[in-house]
Amino acid sequence: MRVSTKVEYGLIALADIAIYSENGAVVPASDISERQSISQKYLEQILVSLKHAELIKAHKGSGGGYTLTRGADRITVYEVLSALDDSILADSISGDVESDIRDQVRTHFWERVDANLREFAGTVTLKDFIDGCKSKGNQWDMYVI
Amino acid sequence: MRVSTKVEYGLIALADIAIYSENGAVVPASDISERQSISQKYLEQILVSLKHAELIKAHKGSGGGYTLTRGADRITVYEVLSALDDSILADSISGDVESDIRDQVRTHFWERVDANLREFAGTVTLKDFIDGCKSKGNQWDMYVI
DNA sequence: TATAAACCCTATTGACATAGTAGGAATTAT
DNA sequence: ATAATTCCTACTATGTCAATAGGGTTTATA
Repeated sequence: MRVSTKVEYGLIALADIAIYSENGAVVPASDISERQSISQKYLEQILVSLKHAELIKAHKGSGGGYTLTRGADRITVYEVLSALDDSILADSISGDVESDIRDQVRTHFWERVDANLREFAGTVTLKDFIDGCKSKGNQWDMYVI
Repeated sequence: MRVSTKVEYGLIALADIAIYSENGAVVPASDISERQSISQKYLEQILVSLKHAELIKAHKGSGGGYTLTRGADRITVYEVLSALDDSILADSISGDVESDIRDQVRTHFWERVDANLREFAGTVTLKDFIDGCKSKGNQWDMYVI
């Protein structure tokens, strides 16, 4: 079991945007790419997905970039997972029911795993990460002008 | 995010062994393979892993097979995950700390995901699956002689 | 209007893990 | 002895993920 780097990069990018847009600025992908050492082209794809999920808003053209659509305390990890990761539930419908045990393990197990993940991930927000950074003694004012 | 078929097959195989050994019999891999439509050779590899994790006991030689080392109510999904799946925690140590946000997302996120998974999976046992099958109205006596 | 800066879309590649195949060695009941 | 079974190792094919690449579209600004 493994969570894709897409999700990790997505969380990092969102946190970056949250922090560097606190003063009302828009945050271009190139800045995130440099600061977080993520391939810019790859990052762009991820940002498009996050935009489709309406977690960020894109500002096109020169001087453009991204901003959050809501406060960081109202963006949950679950939403990020949904936007960037193929859900666990995707497969659970497919496949013939060949044996009762097989069916039971499938539905029973997946349903509970998904419900658990949903509940857990829904309680963690972007703000948790940001607060975590700040409490480590970093001063973002150094970077945010 | 996806759970490997190894884990699914492992759970199915364990449930199968639990049910078909209720009368004291040992359950050979070939039987499980046929009943559950799992490639026998692949299944054998999985069973070896489950044996190393001491969830099942192997009885070699003619007339041999597998039995559980404990009651189905004392084998948790977490143990099966540990035995068959590379843990989420495996990667969390590796990788340079390049930015504070990156580090925060990594540690904060992984730790909580793992703790949550551990807690959840530790509460689900093999017995839950088996009870689920039985309550669906199946009569295992039909098969267990 | 020209230009540059940015977002956006699609296709392709390389690396790697998973799922499965294969052959045979070791063990044991009958 | 023989047949049934577990156990060990190596190999292969397939698919997904991460990343690369190129170019199209939009927009602020001079």
